[in-house]
Amino acid sequence: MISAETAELRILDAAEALFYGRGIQAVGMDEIRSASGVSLKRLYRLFPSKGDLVQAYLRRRDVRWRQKLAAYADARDTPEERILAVFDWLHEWFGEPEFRGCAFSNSFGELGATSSAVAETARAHKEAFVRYLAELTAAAGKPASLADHLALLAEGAITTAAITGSAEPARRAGEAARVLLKAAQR
Amino acid sequence: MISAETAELRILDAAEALFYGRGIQAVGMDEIRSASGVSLKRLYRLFPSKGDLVQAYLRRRDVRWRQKLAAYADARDTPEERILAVFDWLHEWFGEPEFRGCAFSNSFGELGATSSAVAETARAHKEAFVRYLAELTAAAGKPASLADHLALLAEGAITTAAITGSAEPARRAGEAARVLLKAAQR
DNA sequence: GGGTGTGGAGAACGCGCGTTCTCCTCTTCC
DNA sequence: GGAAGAGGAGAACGCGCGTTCTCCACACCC
Repeated sequence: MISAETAELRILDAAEALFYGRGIQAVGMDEIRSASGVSLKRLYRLFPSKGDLVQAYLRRRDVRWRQKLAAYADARDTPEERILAVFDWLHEWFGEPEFRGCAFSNSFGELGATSSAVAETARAHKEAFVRYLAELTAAAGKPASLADHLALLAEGAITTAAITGSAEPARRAGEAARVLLKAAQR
Repeated sequence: MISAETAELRILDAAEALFYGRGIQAVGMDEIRSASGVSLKRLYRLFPSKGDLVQAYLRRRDVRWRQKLAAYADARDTPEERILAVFDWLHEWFGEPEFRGCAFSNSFGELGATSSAVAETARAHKEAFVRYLAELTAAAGKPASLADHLALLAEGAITTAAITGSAEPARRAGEAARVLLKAAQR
């Protein structure tokens, strides 16, 4: 018998792959059961409803996504380089075969009007992202408005990359970010 | 008895309000019947499946959206003003009470992985938008790359406005667009 | 060893939805 | 007036899904 922690991990891994890859409403609980190998009974003990599982999926993805981004960008030497590294990281992400856009924008589009929990989680994710960019721009001695502008570029790149199926938008956004960065008074 | 054209209009109006406002999978055909006042039988004669209705909804919205944008921007006097007017128009759009983000990004997030027709329609919409921006930047004697950068800003503004529920992202995107416009060599 | 309980497999239930069918009404043409 | 057909209302059907329940196997404790 596998431990409760392992079961939870397996469920979340399966849920993330399926929800992100095909959309939340397109995936049934039975499919998560087969993919995770955890029985429905146990699944429902750990996550009392599909909504709870969706929330857990989104929350874990939020944390991991921002951690990966920060780990990548913070490795650069200067504040300016860290800012531009965000767009390099996006380019890597867009190149992953499973890439299908922003999980939060996607679930917001799908369920935001129906579920206030999903809407709130998406809002919190975007807010945390722009907060991180604001840290980077502040460290570079740039105004906070630059962080908003960069966030819009990144957001647009994610959506465009998803819909066009190309990683190029990350490069285009990086070019624009470089211009804005240079133009921003310090 | 109402004419076939009127019935089609009523159906498309109801479908647009419901699909856009609540998401495609969250709206049943019965609801479109009640909202449009057109019987199911007739509905299915005009649109043989829900998928056909979704495609008709998206195609009509694509044309109308771009027409409204162009009508607004083309009224400005100079090429530069027309470019910046795009972001003013976004601000007006974001302020509408029914605004809930980009219908195409939303349906792509919801059904893009399942329905290649929806994915293709979303791609075509985004492509047409960037083509329009390219016309504007070309008329201003700016490079085509500027159009890509502006498109990313606009795209990001739409998503951010939807998720945060604020019209401000249009202003922020307009600020960044002004900087990019000034910096672009003519 | 026998009771007790935990867990797995999957059937069952209830509901909603896309789609089709039935029945009735009204109009139109001879 | 009556036959015929079109159209509307909504019931019916089939299916999928979220959730719960049943039945059985197996481990653990006295």
